[in-house]
Amino acid sequence: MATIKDVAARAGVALGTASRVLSGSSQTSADSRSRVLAAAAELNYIANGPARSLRRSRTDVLGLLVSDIRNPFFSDLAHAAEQEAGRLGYTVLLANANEDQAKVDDYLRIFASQRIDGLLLSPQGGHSPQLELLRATRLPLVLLNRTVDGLDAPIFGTDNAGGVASVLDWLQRRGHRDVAFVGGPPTISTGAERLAAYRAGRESHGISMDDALIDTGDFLPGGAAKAMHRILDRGMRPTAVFGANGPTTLGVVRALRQRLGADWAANIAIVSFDDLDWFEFASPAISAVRNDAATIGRLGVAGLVDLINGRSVDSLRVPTEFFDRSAGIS
Amino acid sequence: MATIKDVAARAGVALGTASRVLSGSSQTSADSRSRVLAAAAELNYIANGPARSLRRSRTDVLGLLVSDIRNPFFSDLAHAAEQEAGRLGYTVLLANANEDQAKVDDYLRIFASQRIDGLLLSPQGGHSPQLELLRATRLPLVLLNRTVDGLDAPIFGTDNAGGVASVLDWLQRRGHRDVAFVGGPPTISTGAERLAAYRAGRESHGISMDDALIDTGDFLPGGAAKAMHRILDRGMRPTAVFGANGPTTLGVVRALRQRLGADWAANIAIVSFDDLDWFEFASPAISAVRNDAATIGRLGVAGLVDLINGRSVDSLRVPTEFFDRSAGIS
DNA sequence: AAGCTTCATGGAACCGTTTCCATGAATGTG
DNA sequence: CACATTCATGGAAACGGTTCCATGAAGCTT
Repeated sequence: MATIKDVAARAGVALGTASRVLSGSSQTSADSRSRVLAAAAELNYIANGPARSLRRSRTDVLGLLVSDIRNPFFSDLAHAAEQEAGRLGYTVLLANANEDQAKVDDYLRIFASQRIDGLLLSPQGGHSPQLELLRATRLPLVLLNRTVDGLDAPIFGTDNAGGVASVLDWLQRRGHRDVAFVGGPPTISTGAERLAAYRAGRESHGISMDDALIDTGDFLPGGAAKAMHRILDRGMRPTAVFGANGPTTLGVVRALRQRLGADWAANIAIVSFDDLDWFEFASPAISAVRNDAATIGRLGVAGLVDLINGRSVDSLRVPTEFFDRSAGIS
Repeated sequence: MATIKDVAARAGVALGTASRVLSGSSQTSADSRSRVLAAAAELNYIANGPARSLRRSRTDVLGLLVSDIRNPFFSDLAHAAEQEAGRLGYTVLLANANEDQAKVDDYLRIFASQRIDGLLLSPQGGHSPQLELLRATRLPLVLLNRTVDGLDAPIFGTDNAGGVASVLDWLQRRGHRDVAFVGGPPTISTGAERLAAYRAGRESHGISMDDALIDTGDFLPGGAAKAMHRILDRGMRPTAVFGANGPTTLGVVRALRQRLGADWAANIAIVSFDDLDWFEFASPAISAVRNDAATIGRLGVAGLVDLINGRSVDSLRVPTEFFDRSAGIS
């Protein structure tokens, strides 16, 4: 592979001059500029990133650590983040912790070794030695959707309280009293916040305060289905179920089908935090809080780049939108 | 941040010795080993990746360029690839071309600059200067699911012909004659292969040869919906529709609902290449070819690492499995 | 025309590793 | 006991860029 030395030789200039032309940092004569550029094109010169990173002690790479890339919320988010990063001259190194704290640590180590310029993190909730190091290391950091106490970094996330409030309003309007809630792990802030908002709002919305109607899973279909089964096992017969994120609602629907047969839908309404492609097709259609992953990703990257450039950044809760797909009376 | 020089100083050994201990390449005395490791731990030493990459002229990074990360096929694939790569000591740099040839070129340049050790590529189909360079550059390369002619690299992908054959069999068993086919771009090999296999198999399976029943989109819901509309606009009234990938089937269902109302399903059966979470919930449930993204991702990475290590690698078509969800008579 | 400033350029230092080479201690052998 | 061999170690070169510093040519000023 051609090096900048080859380019300089072919252009008949000193190595330093070639570098100045190619990185555009300093003034160069029109003559040497054109000769260097020509030589670079002829040799298909592509600068050696590691060498450049070593010298400049920055990589123009951002780390993005998500909890579950197969969750559409995160794949949308990652997609938008990547777009925005590209626009701002950064590359995104995407890692998937798979809702597993050990993998978070592994990837934080890898990121540190790669010397990323900043990190977008959607944490699992728990503490860990690597997270402590993260604080010590002063790496520009933005949290996505989930907080972890002790880390004071700006967070870009969903307005969980607002989203839950819109669900509560909907449940009340539809006259549901016996509502089951299937949540996420209480260790994850999103799980805790949504559950707390739901608990706090039940009474004023005429919803049963019986905690036997509440259970939590792992924010994945498998764990959510088990939680739904436990609720039914306790003899509860809800008229509506609220799933606290997309994969959870999927698990809930699977469990209900398995338990009550294909006709379950006639008797039980579903409402979800996170909107999925197929909710419009369910019969009756499933209403949902739409969680704007793309905006969170975009703003998160923009905020992180601000941090890197020494500007101060404020946390932001992105508002949700409720999609009421119930027919007739609203 | 601590450097290996700091570690060596603290351990009271020469820089070279510290390096030998930490990279474990060469013999070192038990004494210096323990002192270096202790010093490294105390200083929270993490090796500078760029410096190491520069010197060793390898990065232990694999590039993975997918066409659309929001397509569950690719997010499953990416997930599995990442797992396998981690197991083999590599990190994956994931990029999303968003079904856009220009972005493919952008990312190939970024990958080249990052000096990745190998590339997993799911191409858009078209040719481009960057792809030519890719060939010249001799970068270890594995294609995922899609070929591009002129690039002779092992390909790990779905058995498209086999998958389509199982769909044709199903259509015949269910007695469908007027079947619509909504495909992907003919420029993408997956799109072309699936269409060709379908076309070739129609007659022997008793399916109408009328090409007005065939249209193609962009492998995204939007384009697929438009294609479905065009078929209906031509006055066709199929009893079954075959969507050529996951997002396509989503678009097809949307178009049918919009056009024929919520009751469309009573009259039209859907069958899909790629199985999606919600197909089991549709009524009637949607049958589908399951496309084993995880296996493709895992084998692709393993194959790429073999290539990097100079071993020869053969292409592989991963067999599909048909999920017949139709009730009653099969 | 002399002196001063501007500015492109060549040359060299430097970033943090790995690895080669030479050295010298320790061990083994005849 | 002399000599060969093994082996851990110190020191230095090298990877491919960027950037600092010194130099000298060219342009301005008075």
